[in-house]
Formats: sequence, C-alpha cells, structure tokens
Amino acid sequence: MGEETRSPWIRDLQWIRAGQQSRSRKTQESLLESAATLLAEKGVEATSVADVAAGAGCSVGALYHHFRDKKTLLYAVFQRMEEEVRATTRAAVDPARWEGASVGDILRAYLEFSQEVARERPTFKLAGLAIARHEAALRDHLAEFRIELAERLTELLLARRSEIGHPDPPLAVAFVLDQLSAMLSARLEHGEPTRLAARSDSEFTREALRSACDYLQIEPPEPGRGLPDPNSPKGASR
Amino acid sequence: MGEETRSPWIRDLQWIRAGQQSRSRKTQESLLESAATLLAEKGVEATSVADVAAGAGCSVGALYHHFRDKKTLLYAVFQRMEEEVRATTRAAVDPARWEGASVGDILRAYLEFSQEVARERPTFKLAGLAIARHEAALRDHLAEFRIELAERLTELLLARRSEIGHPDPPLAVAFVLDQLSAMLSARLEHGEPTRLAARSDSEFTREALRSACDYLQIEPPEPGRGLPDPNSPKGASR
DNA sequence: ATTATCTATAGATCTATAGATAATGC
DNA sequence: ATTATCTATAGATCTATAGATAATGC
Repeated sequence: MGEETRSPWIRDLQWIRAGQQSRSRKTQESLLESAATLLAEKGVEATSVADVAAGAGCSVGALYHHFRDKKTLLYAVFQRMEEEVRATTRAAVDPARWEGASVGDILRAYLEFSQEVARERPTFKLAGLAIARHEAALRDHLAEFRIELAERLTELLLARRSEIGHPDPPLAVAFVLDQLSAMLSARLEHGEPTRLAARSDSEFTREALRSACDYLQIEPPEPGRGLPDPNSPKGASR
Repeated sequence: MGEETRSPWIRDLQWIRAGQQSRSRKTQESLLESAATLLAEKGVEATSVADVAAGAGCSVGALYHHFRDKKTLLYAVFQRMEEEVRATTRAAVDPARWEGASVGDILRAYLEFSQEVARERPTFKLAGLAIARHEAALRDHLAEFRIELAERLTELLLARRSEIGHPDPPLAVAFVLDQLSAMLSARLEHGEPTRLAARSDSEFTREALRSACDYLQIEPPEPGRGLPDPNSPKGASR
C-alpha cells in the first residue's frame, strides 16, 4: 500500500488492520457496507457497533479486530466515500477537458454531473455526510474540498468572463456557484420539502440553467452538448 | 384547562407541569433556556438531561418534576421556537398586507424577513432545527409548515402572474421559491462554506433579487418598498 | 503458528425514579 | 399541606477488551 499518499487528517487514526487471509478482507468489506447503510439511514449516534457487526453478520469482537475503535470505522467509511467522489471530480475540473466550452456548457455539466454522482452511490455519499456532520475534523476537511472545487470552477468560468454580461463577473460567478450548490444540496442531500422535488432531473437542470444564464447574461448552451464522460479523459494519448 | 387549540402532534406529550409557585416558573424557564442553548450547540444526542439541569442551575430531579421525560422537554423547546416564528410569518403572508405590491417587492420582503428572523433569536431557531432533525414527527410538522408557507407565497405571486415574462409562471414561481429557500437555508442554517458567506446581507439580498427578477423576467422592485425595513441597500452599484 | 472470530463482561454513560428535605402559600 | 427541589441509585445502553475457540496457510 502507498502509505505516503495518506491524507494528514487521517494520519493518527489509520489503524485498519490489513488482513492476511481472504475471509478477513470479506469481513472488512461487509463491515464497511453495513456501517455505510446504517449510518446513511440513522446517523452516527443511533448506529451502535453492535448494529454494524450484526448487519455484517459477524461479532463485535471481529469488528474490533479490524478497526481500533468506532471513530476509526467512521473515518474509513468517510474515506471510501471521499475517494470515490474526489477522483471523478478532480478529473472533471481539469481545464484541458473544457477547451472550447462556453460558460453555459460548464454549468450544465456541473449540474448533470452532481446529480449523477449523488444518484450513483447514494448510500456511501449520505453516510459520508452523516459522518461529517458528527466529526468536526471531517466536516472541515469536506468544507475544504468543496471550497477547492468551487475555486477550480470559478477559474474555469472567469477564464470566460468576456461571455458574461453581468457588470461584476467575479461576484456573479460566486453567486451562481453558491446558488447551484445550495439547490443541489437541498435536492440531493437534505431531502427538504422542495416544490420541485416531484419534477424530473432534466426539468430541474433546464430551469436552473436558464436561471443562471439569465442572471449572468450569457448565451444558453446548445441543447445537444451533454456531460463528457469523466472516466474517459480527452487527452488519452501518451 | 380547556385548551383545545393544542396541535395534534403534541397531544400525547404535553405533560409540562404548570407550576403553582413563582420559583417553579423561573426554574422551568431556566430549563428551557439551558436546553435551547445546549441543543443549538451540540444537538440532541450530545445533550444530556444532566447537562441541561446543570446549565439551568438545578438538579435532574427538578427537571423531571417539570417535564415527564427528555422527549417532552425537546417538544417544549421546539414548540416555543415554532410559536415565535409562526405568529410573525402568518402575519407576513396575509394578502391584505401586499395590496399594490409587485412580485419583486414580495420577493425582496421574503429575503429580508427570513434573514431578520434567523438573526433575531438564533439560539431557539437552531435548537428547533436540531430537534426536528432528530424527531421524525417534528421534522414532518416543520416540513408541513414550510409547504404551507410556500403555498401562500405562491398564491401571492401567481396573483401577479401578468408581471411575469417567463413562459411558464407556475413552474417559474416554484423554481424561484425553491431557489431562494435553498440559498437562505445554506446561508442561515447549515453554515456551509459558501463563497458569499463573507458578503453582507444586503449584497446577498441584492444579487438574489437580481437573479430572481432576471429569471422571472419582471421589473426589479424600487429600493424602498415592501417590508418595514431598516437597512435597504440604496442602489449600490456603480 | 498465526490470524480471525466468538462469547462474555467490565466500565462508562445516560435516562428516569424513589425517597428524603426544603420552600411556599393557605 | 402542598409543591418544588435535592441526593442517590436502579436499570438500560453502548464502547471496548480479555480470553477462549475456530480457521487459515506455511
């Protein structure tokens, strides 16, 4: 395992015993799945280690053989969620991918990509959010990640500021990103009683895009252009 | 006691002993304040009845003299928050108040009013939200309240649909209300890392309003109208 | 021989109650 | 005499560990 790539926020907690038998790996996997399911459903405090073990079909003792304590288990679940999200997201904001794309193209992709990721593995995503709500260090870590993502997006958009008719492009871009992220959170994470909850994703995307374009005063993107697949990067040469 | 105005969702839990001595009332008040503070700070599960009693300067026994159990205490705190919010909000969406107001006037007032309420008594509001997150019945109750509020606002706005240039006014109004409520939640409740967090309330209001007006295709409101409002941003741009 | 798992339980909370004691108001 | 409060503790969790037992791979 590449131990040097370990994030600093997890340094002290990494005592996930790497099993040497094949059943060990299976048990560990079951524990993570069970934990993610229960955490997404009931939150951190309502999920006991006994529940997790039962859900994984093993004993509490086995759980503690793999994870030093409950906190370490939480961090492991969070880390898995993070790895899944981070890899795809990092690739998605690579400037090279967006050569020739307009502001509208980028916003549309942001909307579609966010919805796709959230619907893909809802359990781990929701579990990660539940854990972040409970663990201050992870909450901060997640906030940093989101800030970084917003900065990359801001750069992409401000590189196209000539398209923007709004008198104060930096402010307008900041506002639009806050706006879209707030709506996506409400729709995908909090499950708040939104009036649009019953509407389809594509209708939601269309109106959100329309709103953003009107506000920024840009041309709406061509309807044909969709989300580029983040798993097949454009510059696949070398 | 012939109190039949009691909400059904609290029916079974209402055993808040009405004190007959003056010190009783003081203790009860201290307990509610202490509970609200701790709940807003740490959430439901991390707040023990012992903490609440200590914060109120009395014993656990005294707490249980006033409230049948922890759940009843939570409901009482929630109910207090709700009463504070509901009274003012109900008055605010009274159609009579808005005769002669434009769509923009109403949206501006909604934004300013929401921010004012949230800043007014942040402790009880946050405590109420923390409790709602934990108690399913209260979560549903709060959702209903928000839906009702959104319906009233929708009626107010659709009564002025002739002002709206967007081709589908019902959809557009639903979208705008979701959009504003999502942004307000992110800004006032979740404390998420928004790029606009550092910006003033008036700047936030101005841009949110601008965005909504552009999208709905309505005239922006004149800067003085709507809510009896102390800090109206006077045409701030260049 | 080592690794993984299980059972049983200690120790730390936390909620809620019982019984004793203090303050209040008729 | 009644109401309010306090102290002490029972009973219900939950986390984490110790020691016994089962499975694996050299």
